[in-house]
Amino acid sequence: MLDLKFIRSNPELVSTAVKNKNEKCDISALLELDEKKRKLQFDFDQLRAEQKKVSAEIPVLKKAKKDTTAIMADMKLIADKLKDINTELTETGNTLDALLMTVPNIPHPAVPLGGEENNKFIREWGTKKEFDFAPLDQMELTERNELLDLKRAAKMSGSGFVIYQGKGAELERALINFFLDFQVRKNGYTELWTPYMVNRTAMTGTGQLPKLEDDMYRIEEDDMFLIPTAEASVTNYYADEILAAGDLPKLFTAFSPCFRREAGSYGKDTRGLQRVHQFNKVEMVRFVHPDDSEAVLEEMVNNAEAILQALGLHYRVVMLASGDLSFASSKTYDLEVWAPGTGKYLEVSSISNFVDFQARRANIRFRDKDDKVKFVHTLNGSGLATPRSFIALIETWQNADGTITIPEALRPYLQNRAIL
RNA sequence: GGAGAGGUGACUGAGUGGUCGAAAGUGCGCGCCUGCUAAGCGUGUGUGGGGAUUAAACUUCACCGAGGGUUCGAAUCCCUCCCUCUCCGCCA
Repeated sequence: MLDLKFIRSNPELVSTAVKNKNEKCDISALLELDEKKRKLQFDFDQLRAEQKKVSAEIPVLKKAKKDTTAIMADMKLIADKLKDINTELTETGNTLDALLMTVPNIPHPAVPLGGEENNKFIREWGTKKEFDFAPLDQMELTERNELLDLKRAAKMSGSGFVIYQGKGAELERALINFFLDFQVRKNGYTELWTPYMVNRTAMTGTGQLPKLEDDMYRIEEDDMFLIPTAEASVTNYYADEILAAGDLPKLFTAFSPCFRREAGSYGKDTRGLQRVHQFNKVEMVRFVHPDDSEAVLEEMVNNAEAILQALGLHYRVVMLASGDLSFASSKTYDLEVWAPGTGKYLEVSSISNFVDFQARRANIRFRDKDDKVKFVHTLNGSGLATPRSFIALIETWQNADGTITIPEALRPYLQNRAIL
């Protein structure tokens, strides 16, 4: 969330940001509530101070054998009044908090305005692969090599679920292991295995809630959510903690399946592995000093790029426009990998700087060198998500006979085979 | 699921209705002493909100797992929930 004091002194700036992000929330209503709350708080404090003062005198008077019935009767009135004020104060505070939770993060000044069409091309690596035969797409390749069974997955779970089988399962497992090893051995992250279900507080901390409640799978009975990304469990690792000055930065990587209802996106790029309800992803998360987050974002993009390069996959880097940014992000780069059979660039990684937005919500702080307690900056990004990496890989490395060559980097994970 | 114990500051741990934001110890900061490290002595050391201020000093309120309640007054009593530990049961 944003700092209430910041909103107070920059209401126009915040309102503009809300609009640029295509979000809806009433900043002036929020500020009115804020003022109301402060007024109530002031009244409460005054009255409460008096109550405390008199209450402290009562035992003294009693000890001196003075009659306190009159004073106690007066105090009863004050106590009642305090209760009333407190009720209103609590209600106002709750409403204010709820409203504050719907205010999105402010896009970084470098972020282009507008929707997806205004995403900014940053750079690309490699070129679109040329074939001397007509390349097949993921559907044909997975079918020919019997890598997936979508029909049977649908039987038990519905559309949008996947069964990897045989060599497909091996490839999926190899990718996950390769990604994890890469993050740990080459990029310097510490590996975590975290819960795949988290509670409401955690989901609010990272900013999935309240906005994305309908996009997540919820376990009603326990009010838990299946994580749509490991970000939810990894970022909450330090929730409600104050880290020591020397603790930063912290770099974590975690594998997790990701569960997304994808409500409202039916029929949109849903072929095969393109958009599924459950997929595998290796996530990178960093907790850093506020001074470092801008540079670290670039580093993390490089971390993810290095993996695509190792797999010999052509990709481009784009910076998301304000309207395409997620609720909590201030700046996001997407990595889009080229899938030659499908003929499209597919998003395989989204890397974001949340600055202090998540840290405020999840209450993640550190003690700076000046001894002041401050919010850390959090960043995260996929490194990488498997389904589209899988598509790009098999489409890029396919052979004329329909087989798939395994890129060098991945061979140690597949018994050093050259062909899948 | 059943029975019991417990959740206090960075940590250990006291505190069962009144001046407790909270003893003591550890750790950490600063100073002194001691001419290595150590030990010793002194002193300081929570977070957040409001008010005031150029700023600090200042002042006030909240916070002892969370939320309610009783009371003039709650870390302390009552209720609900959450979490941890031990034992039993059940399932894998």
